[in-house]
Amino acid sequence: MKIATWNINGVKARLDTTLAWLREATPDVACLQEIKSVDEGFPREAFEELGYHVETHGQKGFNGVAILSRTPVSEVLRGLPGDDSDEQARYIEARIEPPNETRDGDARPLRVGCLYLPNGNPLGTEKFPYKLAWMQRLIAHARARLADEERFLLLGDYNVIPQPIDARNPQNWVDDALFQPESRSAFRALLGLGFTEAVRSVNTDKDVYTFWDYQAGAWQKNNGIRIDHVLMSPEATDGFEGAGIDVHVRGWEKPSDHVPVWVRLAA
DNA sequence: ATGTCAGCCGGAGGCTGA
Repeated sequence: MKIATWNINGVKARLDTTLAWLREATPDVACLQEIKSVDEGFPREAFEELGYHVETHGQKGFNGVAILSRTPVSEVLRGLPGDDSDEQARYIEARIEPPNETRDGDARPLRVGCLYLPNGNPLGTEKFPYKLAWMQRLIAHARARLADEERFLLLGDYNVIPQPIDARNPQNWVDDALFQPESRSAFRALLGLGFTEAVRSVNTDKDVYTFWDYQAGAWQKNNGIRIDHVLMSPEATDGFEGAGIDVHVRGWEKPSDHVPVWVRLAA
């Protein structure tokens, strides 16, 4: 099965683009970030017409995440545990039912965590400590999930450039929250819990990016960064069949500044 | 590292967040 993540930068502004990509890429599960919509305003019927079950965790104006799944989902979790006072809609998780053809077989549960990690800019404001605290909550939650020894994917817009190779011009990012040593260290700590990062496990090339700024001709110059990631638990990695980035989508009309990233797992 | 975009409020365009 194919599971994808995409920061669409607004579901209303990006509805046609998102639907076109779903028709082309036909993921079984799609995790969306920055829907920028409340749950009641999410155009769920448009996705249901394509055969998806829809779960959202939205808020007004900013942030917001959603999971689309061809099969039913259960055990939906909205919000990252660990801070009841956090009002930003940045995490949704669900258990994905196996496809029909394996439902009577030995398919193990698949759980998917869809995240929109705080950007953290500008440095020197409360935004950066919020990012780091959020990452610590994510690490705590991921540790608990890994202890369940299930197939588990943690995917989304991490707003972290893991390594210098993940930016066309790393020197441009040294004063940015996405490339701070603390951000990179927390991402490494998350990986170190036992995850495999899907794209780098199959592609160690340079110039592998998932985001190009709208400004300054970043796309035309391929001045990109790699900040959207798919992390796989050991049990998910056992069935890992491949990963990719739908770079061409950045060249479409009315693009998001991010592009989809996907993995394929044995059903 | 700015040649932009989305959404809010409110009814134009400035502000915020990215």
